[in-house]
Amino acid sequence: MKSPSQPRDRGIPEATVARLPLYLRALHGMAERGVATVSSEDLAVAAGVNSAKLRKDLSHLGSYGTRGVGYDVEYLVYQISRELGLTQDWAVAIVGVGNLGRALANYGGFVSRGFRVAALVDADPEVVGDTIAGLNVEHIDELEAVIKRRGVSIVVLATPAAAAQKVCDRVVAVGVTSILNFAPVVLSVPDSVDVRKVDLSIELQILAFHEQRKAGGPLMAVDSQ
Amino acid sequence: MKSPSQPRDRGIPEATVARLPLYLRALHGMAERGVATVSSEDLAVAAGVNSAKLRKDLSHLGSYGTRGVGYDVEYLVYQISRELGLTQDWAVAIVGVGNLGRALANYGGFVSRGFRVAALVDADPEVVGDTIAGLNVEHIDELEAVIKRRGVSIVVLATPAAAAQKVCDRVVAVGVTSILNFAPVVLSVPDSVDVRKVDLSIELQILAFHEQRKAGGPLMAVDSQ
DNA sequence: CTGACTTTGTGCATCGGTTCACAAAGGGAT
DNA sequence: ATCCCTTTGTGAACCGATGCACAAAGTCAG
Repeated sequence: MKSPSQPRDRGIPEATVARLPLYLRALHGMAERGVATVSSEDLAVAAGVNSAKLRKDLSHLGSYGTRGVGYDVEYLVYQISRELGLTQDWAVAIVGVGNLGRALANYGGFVSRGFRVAALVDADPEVVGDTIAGLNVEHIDELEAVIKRRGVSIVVLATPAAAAQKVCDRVVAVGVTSILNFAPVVLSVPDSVDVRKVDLSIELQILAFHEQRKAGGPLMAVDSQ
Repeated sequence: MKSPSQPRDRGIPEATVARLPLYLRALHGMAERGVATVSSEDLAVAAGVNSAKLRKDLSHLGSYGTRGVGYDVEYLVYQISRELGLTQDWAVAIVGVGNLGRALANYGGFVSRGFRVAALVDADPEVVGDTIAGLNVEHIDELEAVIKRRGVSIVVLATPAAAAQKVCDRVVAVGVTSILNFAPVVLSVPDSVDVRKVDLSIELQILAFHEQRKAGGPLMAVDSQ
């Protein structure tokens, strides 16, 4: 009828991809606590989503559940890890070793799952040569060489805003196609390159918007003229 | 038919709210460069969005453009700032002064627009009493007192995962309703509380997913049958 | 004052994502 | 082996967001 374990759509919705790491984290926690099997309902609660959504998400990977029972935790961890590409090892370079870059270099959460900080790069002669998180900080002139030598495939940009686009262009030129950008600028890149953006200030502004509504909402409707 | 400057929907789509800070940043750049007026097309390019989307977003705030001309930069900055609640000053507390908390405390982008880091709190006696970014680090036991005394309305959680929920419960209990969470856990809060989540590890995992597709994509499509 | 030109604001079709609700599938008890 | 109970996987309705395309509204030149 149908092949048992290979419905591989190869077209997983973006929204689903964004939630898989969430499920994975919840599953890791369960595995550590010795849970062998979990229902969509329980896993959904642990991940903070609706259970129907969870089932639909997982169904995009294949039919890995057992009706009447649930999902095997170990097996699901493996399948999601594989789908996300975490069964291989990713070399990450962090460019910009200011406060944020330093924090990222020391952040345990990176290393924990398939990611390895393989290089630190900065332009400031003051920090070049320093050892941070066990890594030597290299000079920005060496950027291309370092990326090639270490097999870096993901670059984290933690530079000042003014420098980000230039660094971005250079890493794209040597073939990097995945960038995590912390600099508050809109990077322009070819379509083939993925950029994900994390902007702390934007998150705060969104919170402020809602906070304002809660606080003075109905009162403040004082439109001047 | 319609009042000239009060289409205030008081129901701005979430997706729009998330983009307003982006427009605001682009507009600030333009204002600095002395640009007086900007078309939706130009602003859209600067913000990296579609111009129709930009116009629809702005139309939710009111009719602030002039047909045939565009938008007045200064005026639009003011309107967006007001809508986002940035015309007032927000006191932010950072709980957890590890690598990340420290980086956040020193991060200029916070202060730049209406946000003021008003308190740093940690549990580690080693760092309590230290001065970071000009602020004294206070003990976690003082959490509630500090929040009240300093009028904190937004809390940034940069604690270890294990401590996040407990701290969260405490700040919610003293009336905080806006939380920016960096800890890799799903916080459980009442509906009235807004939580935004930033998870660096999740961003990397999403990148890895796409990177894997690009790399082995066409090859790995070994769908049976 | 008129007419050509520019740019906004929005109706409408479309799309992706969410949620409900249920039939199909499997386990376990008797 | 049969029946009941649990839980998955998914069809279908719904909902919000996106983007096209254009009429309405305004500017500016002559």
